[in-house]
Amino acid sequence: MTKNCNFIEKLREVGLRPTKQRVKMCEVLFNREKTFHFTINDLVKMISEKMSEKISLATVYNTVHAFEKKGYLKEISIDSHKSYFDTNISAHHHFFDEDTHELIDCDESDIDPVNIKKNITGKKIKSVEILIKVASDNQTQK
Amino acid sequence: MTKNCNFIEKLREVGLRPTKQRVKMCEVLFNREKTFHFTINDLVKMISEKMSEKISLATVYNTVHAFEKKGYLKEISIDSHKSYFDTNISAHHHFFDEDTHELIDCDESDIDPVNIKKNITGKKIKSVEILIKVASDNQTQK
DNA sequence: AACATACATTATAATAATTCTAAACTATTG
DNA sequence: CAATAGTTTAGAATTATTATAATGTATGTT
Repeated sequence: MTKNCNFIEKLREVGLRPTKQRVKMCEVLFNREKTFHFTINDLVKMISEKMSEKISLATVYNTVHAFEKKGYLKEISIDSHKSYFDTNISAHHHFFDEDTHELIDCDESDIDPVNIKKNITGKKIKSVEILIKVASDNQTQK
Repeated sequence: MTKNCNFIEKLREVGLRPTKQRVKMCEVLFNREKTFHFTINDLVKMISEKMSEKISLATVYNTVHAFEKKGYLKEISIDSHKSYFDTNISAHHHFFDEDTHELIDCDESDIDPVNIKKNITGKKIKSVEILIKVASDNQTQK
């Protein structure tokens, strides 16, 4: 697998040693065409399925957060009960399907740029995020 | 206090019995000019200060969620660690000050309406929320 | 290749936020 | 004012996350 070399490089860039747990994590996270949204729990399950050995929760938390800090993952907050992470780190917005609890990326072309006319004195805008909650018609709003 | 009568009515509308704990909660929540943002913890503290008797955490959680369900409060998700609630239940957006952890309402006039060109088949848009994170210039992005 | 060392992993304990439970209490209705 | 249906409460249970400390491992040096 030439892919693994990329992952090892990536880990090095981030300042993490390429251990087998971390390389496996990278495979799950970054070895895909499409953007990938997940919770820590999802991730632990997926890694466990892909690996004969066990991976500890703590390792997953630590490594995910290390990636987040360095900008390889983005956290998306939908409600107070769930942290979603996103492998698409460009500035973009989301749909959240309340029926399936699925997160869907918006393309840049899906939403016109937001025009903010107010600013807080002495403060800089760090990010602008739009979350569009959707549900099937018969569903009541949360 | 004529105000308390309103709160008793309000509680009745929501289908809750107007007990003294709940009336006190209403005073803290709704007896103000300006929008009010709070976490459950903030709220418990504020109520305790206003009341000689203790109020239990469980009661605050239950009542806040009852109000939320009925649309008298709105939950705002900033990060996975904190639930903020908002007494301003109209559709509106927020600034979040990463330095002070303060939530600030946007007026309707502060942000142009969002134009969404994509839609998810079979799904209806339930809400559109913009969160603008700000911090002082020397602060690094979270 | 073996070593030393710094960094990782792990299971488990600790913490924090929230929800559940069951017993005691209270507003409401008749 | 008594019966009852709904409330409050303290504390236990649960869940997500973080910290800890002992053990294990990747890495650069030799």
